[in-house]
Amino acid sequence: MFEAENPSLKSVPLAVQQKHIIVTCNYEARRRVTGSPHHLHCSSLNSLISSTQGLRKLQLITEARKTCPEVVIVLGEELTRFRDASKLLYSFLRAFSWNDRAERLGFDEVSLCQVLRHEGYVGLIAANIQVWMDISDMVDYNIDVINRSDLQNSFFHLSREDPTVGFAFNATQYAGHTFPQSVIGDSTANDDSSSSLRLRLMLGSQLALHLRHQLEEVYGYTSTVGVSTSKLLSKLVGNTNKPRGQTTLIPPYDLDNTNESSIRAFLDDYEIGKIPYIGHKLAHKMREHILGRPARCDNYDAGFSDSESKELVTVGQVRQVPEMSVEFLNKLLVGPGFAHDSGSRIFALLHGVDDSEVAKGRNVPRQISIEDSYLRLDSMDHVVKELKMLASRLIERMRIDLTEARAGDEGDRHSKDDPSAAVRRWIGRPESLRLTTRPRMPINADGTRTRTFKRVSRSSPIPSFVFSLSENADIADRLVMEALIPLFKRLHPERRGWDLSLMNVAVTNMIDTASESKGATGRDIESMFKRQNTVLDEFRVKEEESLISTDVVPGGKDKGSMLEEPANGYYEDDAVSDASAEDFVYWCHACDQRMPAFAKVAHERFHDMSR
DNA sequence: CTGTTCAAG
DNA sequence: CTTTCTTGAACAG
Repeated sequence: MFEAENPSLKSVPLAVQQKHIIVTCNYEARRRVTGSPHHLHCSSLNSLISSTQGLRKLQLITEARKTCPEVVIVLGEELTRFRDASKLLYSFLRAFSWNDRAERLGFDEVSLCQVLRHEGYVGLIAANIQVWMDISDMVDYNIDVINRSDLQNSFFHLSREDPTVGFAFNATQYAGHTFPQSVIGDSTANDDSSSSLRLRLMLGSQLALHLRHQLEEVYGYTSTVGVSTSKLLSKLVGNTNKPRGQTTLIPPYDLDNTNESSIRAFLDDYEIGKIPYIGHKLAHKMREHILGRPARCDNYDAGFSDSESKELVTVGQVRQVPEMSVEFLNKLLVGPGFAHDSGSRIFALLHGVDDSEVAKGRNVPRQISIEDSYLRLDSMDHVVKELKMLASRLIERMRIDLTEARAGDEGDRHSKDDPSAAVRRWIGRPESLRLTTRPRMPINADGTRTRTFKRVSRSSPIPSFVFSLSENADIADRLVMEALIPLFKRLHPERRGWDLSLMNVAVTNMIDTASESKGATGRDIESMFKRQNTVLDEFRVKEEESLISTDVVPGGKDKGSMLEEPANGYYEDDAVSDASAEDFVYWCHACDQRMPAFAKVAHERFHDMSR
């Protein structure tokens, strides 16, 4: 992102700092090797790695400066710019999709990834975000309409409606790199399914190249892409030509154990922990079992053991253990937190099989959380102060990510992007509030402290005043007093003796109010309309209640109460918490009815239906 | 629905 | 001070 804003930075080693560590860095910084040769002789695994590989993620700043004194360090505590850049790129890519299968993975990274399905997927990678895209339908369509007698001069259609939208390309070759580098079994594998897959992948790679060009032309972001038939394969193959390159995994894809499969060859040399969905817990269990019993040097960090030590365990090794079977893995991979189907899932992954779907794009996130870590947090005063900070930032995030400028009044440019403007409507409503802490362990007998990263949390229904669009600080303070402190006391009833290394406050259990309105079927609309009068009464009652007790009220559990489904919530500023001012905020001029704002969309739909 | 664990970046 | 700040999915009870 910094590079995109200032291209000259690409040649200087750049790192982003959060607290006392490097949280991410650019390729230049990762490439840098230290000039002092004695580092290479150092016996410490740690400094050996850092001296041979340049900067890493999660490296201490002190160590980073040692390995690369000329590194430019920028502060990265403020994540809004990253989020903005991420959102921009994501929505740009998503707009190309026909089926809206565009899944975002992370946003603070320097690479992105996309997918095509065998009868299925393609992949792509860019800057700042990782995204998978299922472009099967686009590939299908273009294969249907392609002119097979003149493949060199093909045209890729980016729109089904407008045949002029698209780009010219050569459908007889892959764009970018391939893996393996040269085509295997060129003459042998000319059977129908293999050659049709070849063509599909070629189209996928050409689309990927087009998207990468666009990303660079329009936003100045370089990108890296992997093209294959699943999320697993496209992501892995995308890593092979790392900065600013794209790679397509080419057939034969034979998954049956016979034959040479480029998938098998590609997968078998991977360290087990580098396979997506195999994190340090699963990797550890498998290493343990194939290395005989002991798993040394583990320290639950895949980053260490995979590099050069003898602990390197590959996919091939695991796959070839004699007892290998789904049942075997199911027995091996049990424990709290492991999915019930871990065994079969991992078995499939080891064989290059991943049938998980690319998730549909979302307009609202599932949850929003804000957290901060502390060297020392052991007094109630301090906790309250920090909770206010967190709550305020959370409210800000909610307004950015869960509201949009209200349609209709386009004239007011100011309110368009101002998240605190009164003229906004909520497109998502969280129903729960959660407070998480990470208590520091008490001091051991020998003076050391056993490090733990265990978190504990408590949650409660969210008070409705957080949806008011009045002054942020007011709402934040109230949220702390009426909801967060009670949660805190549930977590830590003792008034003293604790010391927290982290606090996180989150809104969860998100209701997507925008697509919720679409969910209502036509037949239901009329009954909804008939029900309106009773609903309106409830609305008034509930609002009065909410004025009196807005704190953690377990009473609001009755299903069907209006507070639970203000689906299409239009909220005038303060309309919720100050219901007395204006009980009915929408006035339908067609039938001269007044109603609460959240009823507006459904009501309009009612009129649409009867036309 | 609540609280925890794993995974990813 | 070998861990920052998130998000999403899944499980048990």
